[in-house]
Amino acid sequence: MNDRKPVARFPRAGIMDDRQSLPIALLRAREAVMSYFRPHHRKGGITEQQWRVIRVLYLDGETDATNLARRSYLLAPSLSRILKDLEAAGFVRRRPGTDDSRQSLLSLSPKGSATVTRAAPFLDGIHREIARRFGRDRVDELLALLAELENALADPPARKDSRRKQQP
Amino acid sequence: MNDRKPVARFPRAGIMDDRQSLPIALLRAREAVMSYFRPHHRKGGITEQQWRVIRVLYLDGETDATNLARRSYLLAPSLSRILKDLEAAGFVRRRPGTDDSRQSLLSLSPKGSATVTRAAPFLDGIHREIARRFGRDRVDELLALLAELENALADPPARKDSRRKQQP
DNA sequence: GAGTGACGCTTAACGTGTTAACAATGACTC
DNA sequence: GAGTCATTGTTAACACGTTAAGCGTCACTC
Repeated sequence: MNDRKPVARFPRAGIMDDRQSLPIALLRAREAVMSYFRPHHRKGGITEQQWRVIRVLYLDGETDATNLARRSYLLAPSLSRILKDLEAAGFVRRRPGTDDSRQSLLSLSPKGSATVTRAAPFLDGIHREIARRFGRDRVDELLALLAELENALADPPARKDSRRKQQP
Repeated sequence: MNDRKPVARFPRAGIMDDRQSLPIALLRAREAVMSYFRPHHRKGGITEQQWRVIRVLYLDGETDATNLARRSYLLAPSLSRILKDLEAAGFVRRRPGTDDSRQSLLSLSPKGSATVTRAAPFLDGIHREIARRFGRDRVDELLALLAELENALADPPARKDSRRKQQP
């Protein structure tokens, strides 16, 4: 029986090692980093994504959902659900848009604001611990490379909104 | 009224810029990379995670669920669901473990194997396209930095299985 | 000012991430 | 060989990622 090949014990052409795959390498690195932050968020009773939302609201002040989604790197459907929970929990307030009644204007409640100021030093400490372990210069080097990668890839494989004000 | 601070328009101590946050920078970079791979997987009718599973089965041959989860960077509950779907779709076969009847031994069906060999050249092409845009040397530099970051962080914030055969 | 299309946001549906709990088997002790 | 504990894998529950579709509003045209 030679039409069965149930086991292939070494890489074939096109199947690369984990260490050479950008998607997997980025996944592993992010998991390694998040394992440092996860316990903190968990202790605070909020999720990583909820933190990203209230963090942006703290930095930007009252803003609409579209900007909030863009700034917190969430898709609109995710943000809708998250805002519903954050409102129910009293972290976020919502009022209808003034000039455009399609919009919702979101802002942080005092409770939400307090959450940010309370968490900030801890998160800062985690960042410092990571920099201490990995080397602050290497962190900067990595951040620069990641930004450049993003720029280098920012365009072609037809994403819905990749051609905004870019085609003459 | 000075006890309200509803709006903070510029960064406060501890709230850093996106570009300096490793979690967000890694998230953005991975999203940039995955936007190149997503269309391919979508066209093939499988998810990114399903691909990771059948890829490992192709490389490792028949193996148990624990090893499969570790090698495909999935948590056990996710893998359980994915295997159920892959079995139903005829990509994967399962038989009970021989020496340990708690285990399931998973292997790729001919259909699953064909999926891997069919997809490999395309995925390889995407990797090459990314290397062309970003620079092959920079890809290698980035992969090395990511691996070092993972090593530098691999230990302390108490993950359930971080102390395996490591403490003398 | 009705028609048409774009925009802001939400809901729906499905799959995955994450934690906790569980059932079944194995390993080990006494 | 009953007791105890670890291991294997699953299910449950909740939140998010992703795509598609829907609803209300805006803008613009004729």
